[in-house]
Amino acid sequence: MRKGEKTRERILDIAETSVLQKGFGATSIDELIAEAELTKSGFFYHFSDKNALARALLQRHLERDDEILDDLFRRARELSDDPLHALLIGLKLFSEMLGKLQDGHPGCLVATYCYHERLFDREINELNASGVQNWRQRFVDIFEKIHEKYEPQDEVEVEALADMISTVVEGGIILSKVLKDPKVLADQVLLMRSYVKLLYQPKTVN
Amino acid sequence: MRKGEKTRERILDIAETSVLQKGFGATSIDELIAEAELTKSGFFYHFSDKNALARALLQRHLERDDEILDDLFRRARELSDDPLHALLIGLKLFSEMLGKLQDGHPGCLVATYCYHERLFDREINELNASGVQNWRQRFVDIFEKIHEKYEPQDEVEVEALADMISTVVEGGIILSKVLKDPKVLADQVLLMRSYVKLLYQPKTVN
DNA sequence: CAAATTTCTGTACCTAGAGTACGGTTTTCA
DNA sequence: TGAAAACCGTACTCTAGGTACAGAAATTTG
Repeated sequence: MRKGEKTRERILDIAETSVLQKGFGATSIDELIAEAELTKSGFFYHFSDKNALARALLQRHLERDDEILDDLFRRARELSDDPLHALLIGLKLFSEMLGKLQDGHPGCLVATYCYHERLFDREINELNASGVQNWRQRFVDIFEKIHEKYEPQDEVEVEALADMISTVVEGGIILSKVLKDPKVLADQVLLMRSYVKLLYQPKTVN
Repeated sequence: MRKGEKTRERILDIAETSVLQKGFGATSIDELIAEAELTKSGFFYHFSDKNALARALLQRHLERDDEILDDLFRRARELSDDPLHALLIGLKLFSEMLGKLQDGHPGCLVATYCYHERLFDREINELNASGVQNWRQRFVDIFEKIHEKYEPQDEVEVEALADMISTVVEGGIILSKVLKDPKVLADQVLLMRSYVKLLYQPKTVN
């Protein structure tokens, strides 16, 4: 039972890299099993078909992503009781983490899958949407706590504000990947942070 | 010479839709020629191979995109001589345009191609990067003019600021597509606009 | 209108990869 | 040690990318 898990993870690792670099349609099973040193029968023992692989890939990706964000913003809350300051610290930590990635961010499966929607069944597309809604809820919770203490300098919906973090990360990953410059992504998160700062900063005398 | 162009455009139209919905690897030539009512020989008369199709697709996409942005911000400049106000108007127009798209934004080839990099030759990847740098230059020009008249409320690099527009659009497209909600993209552009507003707003008494 | 050019069609063929089926073998673990 | 888990080998089907080439039909141009 344990060895099977190991092989399964190895396949998923190789598949994730390939999918992020070539797209799902161009990721061949033959190539995966060659790199995983496995036979085709071995592959189909773990995944009934390519769709099952896609589902497992996304599930694992969303779980890991959740863990990273949990950990990050938990650490941020430990550094400040104030919800606004905690978010600002969290975004700073996030930016630093992204900037430190050698070879840049490998990419996000949610983004790839959204550009493959006609390839997957409804279940996978719904899983993908639930991932985005999960991000939204996470940040809505944070912004609602901030709104209890601070008044925004502009009319904004909390949901749009929450989505902006996901937006900036997804968009930043794309720009960083295309330009082959990890700094772009880190800078974009800092700009998002700058917006949050200005938005909740009390008006001051010039 | 004119009929060939028409067929070529028809192929590109069908291919673009397919690539944005299923990815490049899963877009089959057989399917394209079936929908375009053409034979395989006819396809290869226009494109030497799939890579040539990819290149033509991206070229056309970038040209069209450029025209749309040229037109949009030209109209915005006609409505205000002030560079800041012109940008704010342009972003408003942009948001409205994106919100009006029935069925939502079809997607951006730059984003898709970035998640297919290993599939394409260097030329295509460089073309993709030049597209992003083109956007950067466009908005850097705008922000530099703004900086001549206004002082930002936070330390920001013009390049990062310029990139933020592309970032928000690319990220917004993804969230909108995944959630099947065109409003998300329009709202994200408005939030970007809100940031620009706050960033250059002179400090006022509370 | 006729010639030249462009724009395709038809056929035949090669190769790789997705996926199925299934019997057998080895490895792992309780 | 024995059952279950984790594979291997083989053989086959089908779809798709891509090549090659001969020629037909449509279109444009002189």
